[in-house]
Amino acid sequence: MALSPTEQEIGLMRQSYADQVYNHIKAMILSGNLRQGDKIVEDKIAKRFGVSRTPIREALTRLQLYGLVHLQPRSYAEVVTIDGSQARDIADLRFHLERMAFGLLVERNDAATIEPLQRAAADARRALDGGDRAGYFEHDSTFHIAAAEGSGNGELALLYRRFESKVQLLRIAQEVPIERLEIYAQQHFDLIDLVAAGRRAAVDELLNVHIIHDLGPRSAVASAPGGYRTVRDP
Amino acid sequence: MALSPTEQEIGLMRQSYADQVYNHIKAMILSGNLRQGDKIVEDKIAKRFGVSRTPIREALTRLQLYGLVHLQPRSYAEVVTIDGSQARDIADLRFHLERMAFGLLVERNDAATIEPLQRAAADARRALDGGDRAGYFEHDSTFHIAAAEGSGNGELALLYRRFESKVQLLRIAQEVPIERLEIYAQQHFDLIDLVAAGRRAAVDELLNVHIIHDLGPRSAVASAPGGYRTVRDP
DNA sequence: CAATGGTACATCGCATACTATTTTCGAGCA
DNA sequence: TGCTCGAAAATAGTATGCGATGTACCATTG
Repeated sequence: MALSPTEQEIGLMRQSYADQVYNHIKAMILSGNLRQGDKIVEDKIAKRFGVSRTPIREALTRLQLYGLVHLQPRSYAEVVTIDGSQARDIADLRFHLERMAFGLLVERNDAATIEPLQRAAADARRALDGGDRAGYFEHDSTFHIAAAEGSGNGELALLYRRFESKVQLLRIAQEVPIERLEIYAQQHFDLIDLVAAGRRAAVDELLNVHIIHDLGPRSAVASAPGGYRTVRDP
Repeated sequence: MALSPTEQEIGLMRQSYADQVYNHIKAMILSGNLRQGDKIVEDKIAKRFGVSRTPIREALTRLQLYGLVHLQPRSYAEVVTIDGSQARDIADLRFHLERMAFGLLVERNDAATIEPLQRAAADARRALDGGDRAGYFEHDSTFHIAAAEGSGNGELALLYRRFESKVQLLRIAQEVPIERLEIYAQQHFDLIDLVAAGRRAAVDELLNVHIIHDLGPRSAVASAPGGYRTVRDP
């Protein structure tokens, strides 16, 4: 893995090889560099990174538990493939997790807590304007993770972080058209506004739209009076 | 790890050592055989099981990702400790996951789907009557996992399965008095009845009581008219 | 030509050994 | 007595090798 001399010299906490490999493979999957169903062979990766198979195996074990690769015992590993049914399940589950997170955000009603959301939403907006699709996805992730973190429930944040990698995988597989991303980017700001306004029912409704979108809703939230309809009119 | 001769002879798919060790350590933690904060040393376990450290490390990696042990890099591992704040977070998160699961169960309204719940509830009841506390916990787990499985959302089932081990850990740490377990056991049947009756709001309310109980509610469900009050009166 | 069987190859599971880091603990010192 | 320092022990991280198991492909047969 060829540590840079500086890294070795200053002896700064270097990540373990397993960590580095884990991050690298994860990035390859989530950037589309490794596609769904692609074969992953320990030995190949080990040689590619210049390390032994041991840290590779650990990284793959973790990737499996995060739902990004499928380990076939005694055989090789593959990047997981997500079919339509799973896609709906993931979206549905994600909706419920985020509803919990945003519900807690509304309860807290703390400006400092939603500040990271604002930054992420703005970053996403900028990335999209610059035509940086990958950048948009990254900030989109950051936005929703920030919501989970800001909920004040550490376990939710933990769970969501793990789950989120699968959501990212789904995102790149879906090849959402750019016009829809524009809508998403705007909805992030709308969500923030609704949270700040304490309009919980409206937040739920918008979340449903934002997450389930065109996958065919399963857990539609009943439209409440005063729900989400137009933006920025508290 | 001393496979029994039969296992070797018939050559039936034996679990990997890592699997066996994983299951064993998990059982030790969830049975209270290993307590919160207990030190876990790879070499010790390896010798105890008569295998090398390699499969042990894999098992520990998995246990970490399931939230049961804390791996300190370069140092030793510990069984995780859950403080009061985390306990509330876990209960709160669990409530939301189960609300989703039971909501889907109500929607499906399928007798065959809730049959496993019924069995688990009955088993739990029996275990409790026999004074088998550990047995009760196991069937309690089975009940709630069956709900997640029966929801029809595979991703929810997956996520819940993982999360559930932490719930179990919490349960044994809490040392809930037996009288309360009696109440829980009854509530399982009540939940089934309410699901069968399609009384979604009442299910939510009972779930809140069942899960959050005396941890100090954070996400109380607003009492709806016709909510959960008395049992078995649809 | 399809199905079956077998053989070579690919790949993983685990053991062993070595290295790097952290922890422990006691000796010396203020 | 309490503290600092340092050496020894404890422990995890990684490399390497071998055996076991799965996979792919080709020959043989019906």
